[in-house]
Amino acid sequence: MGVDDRSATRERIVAAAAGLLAEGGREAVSTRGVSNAAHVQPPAIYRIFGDMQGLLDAVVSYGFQAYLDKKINRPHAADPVDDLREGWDAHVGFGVANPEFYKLMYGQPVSGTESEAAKKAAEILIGLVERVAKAGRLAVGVERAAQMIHSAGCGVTLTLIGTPPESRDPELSERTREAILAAVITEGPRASGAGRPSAVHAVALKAVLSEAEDTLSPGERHLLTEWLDRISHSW
Amino acid sequence: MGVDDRSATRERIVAAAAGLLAEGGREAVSTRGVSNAAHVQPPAIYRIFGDMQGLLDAVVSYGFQAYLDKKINRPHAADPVDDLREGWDAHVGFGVANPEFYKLMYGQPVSGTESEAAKKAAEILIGLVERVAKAGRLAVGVERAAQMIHSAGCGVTLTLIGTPPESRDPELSERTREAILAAVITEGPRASGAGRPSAVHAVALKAVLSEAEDTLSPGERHLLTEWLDRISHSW
DNA sequence: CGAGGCTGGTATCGTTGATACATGGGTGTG
DNA sequence: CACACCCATGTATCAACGATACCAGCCTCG
Repeated sequence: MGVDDRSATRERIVAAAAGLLAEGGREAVSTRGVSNAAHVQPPAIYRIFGDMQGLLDAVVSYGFQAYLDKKINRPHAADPVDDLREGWDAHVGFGVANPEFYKLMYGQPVSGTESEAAKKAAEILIGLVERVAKAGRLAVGVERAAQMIHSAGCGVTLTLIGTPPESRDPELSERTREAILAAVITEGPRASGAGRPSAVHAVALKAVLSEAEDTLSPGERHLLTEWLDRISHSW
Repeated sequence: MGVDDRSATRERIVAAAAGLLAEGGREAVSTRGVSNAAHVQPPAIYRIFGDMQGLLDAVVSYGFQAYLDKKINRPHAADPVDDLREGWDAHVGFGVANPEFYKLMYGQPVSGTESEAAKKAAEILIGLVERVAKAGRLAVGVERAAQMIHSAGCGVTLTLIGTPPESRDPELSERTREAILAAVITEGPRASGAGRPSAVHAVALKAVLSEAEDTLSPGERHLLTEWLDRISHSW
């Protein structure tokens, strides 16, 4: 009962804070404002969330949840690159639709600190990129490709948020997305138009290396990984 | 005397606030902190800057000034695309070196609002892109290209700021930069590997259209501009 | 049935952004 | 030369903020 009550209170506080954030931005989320909106006492916030930052983290996760669920439960498309495209579009779409949440998540990076929601999103992106790598169509390392995609997508989203809707370039997101994908993805395993074949295969091999658990010892795999990284990074 | 005094006081306040910002982040810039550091009274801040946001804007401009000066006074390279590269690197370099200033400038976009410093930076970028367009090497419209470059550069910078220095991908910036440039720039006026030739020429023509002031009437130029946009956007 | 700890509410602390009010020095006029 | 006016500066203070100490009630367990 106590636990249930607590989690219900927590839910009510987060929902109230999320409402204030969406409506009035970061500065509207104050201890007084939240306690009034959620019909709780100011100290309750600190008991449940530790401090203001804890509440904000929870709010971001809350607002991001629906988006994450959609991303996670989406069935894989035939082409893993299309999955990546859909992931990009979903990301940008969420940011534009929920600018205050987005600015809170990605607008104030603190070196080495990442909100739980951002971590989950990053993991999903890594997963999508890994599927492309396993198909042998990634021209650079998984981590690097994911960071390039995330950086560009994040920048596009913030730019769109900062532009009045009527002034937005409707193709900015798509163009930038394709620019990054073109640099990161090759036509096919054999088509070596972009990316050296050795790099492509090294990346692909690394992505599926975990399947070789019973073939190589941990030490061997570690060394092999280093070599593959060196090959793929050489391009 | 009074004016001089005032501007000197203003300078001292901004410098003190900039020091606090660089050292302790946004939250370190409080009216008390600034007045103590600058040896002025709290109300002086409001008399000079209107409110806290006014002070922060001034601080951002102040911190951005050295960077802007460098960018403006740099001699043009032989290849306008290289100018663009240098501009990108300077932008990212500034952000990584001054993360708190950068987050204040680009991390909290408000639709339709842009700080003076950001406006100046955007103008410089437009200028650089226009030079590329005049050389007939731009595959998309000037505004779109500038927005793509700015978005990606902004995202990369924020990503780097959020990553501990030892974990940063040293090539993230360069790779992303080249990915965007490859999508936006063609090899040469005739090399149509990327971008339809018609689009390339339409963009180049639009960039130099102001030179045709005495050849076309304002109305004619307006209509022609619309057509050129349609052609270049069609790709 | 009583003691102990946990939950929740009240009151309050120090600090923040912002402002009203008084004070003092410089200017212009008689 | 003296007086009055005016503007810039300094003092004191306000409401709201994040955060916390403290007390009262409840449930649990002995």
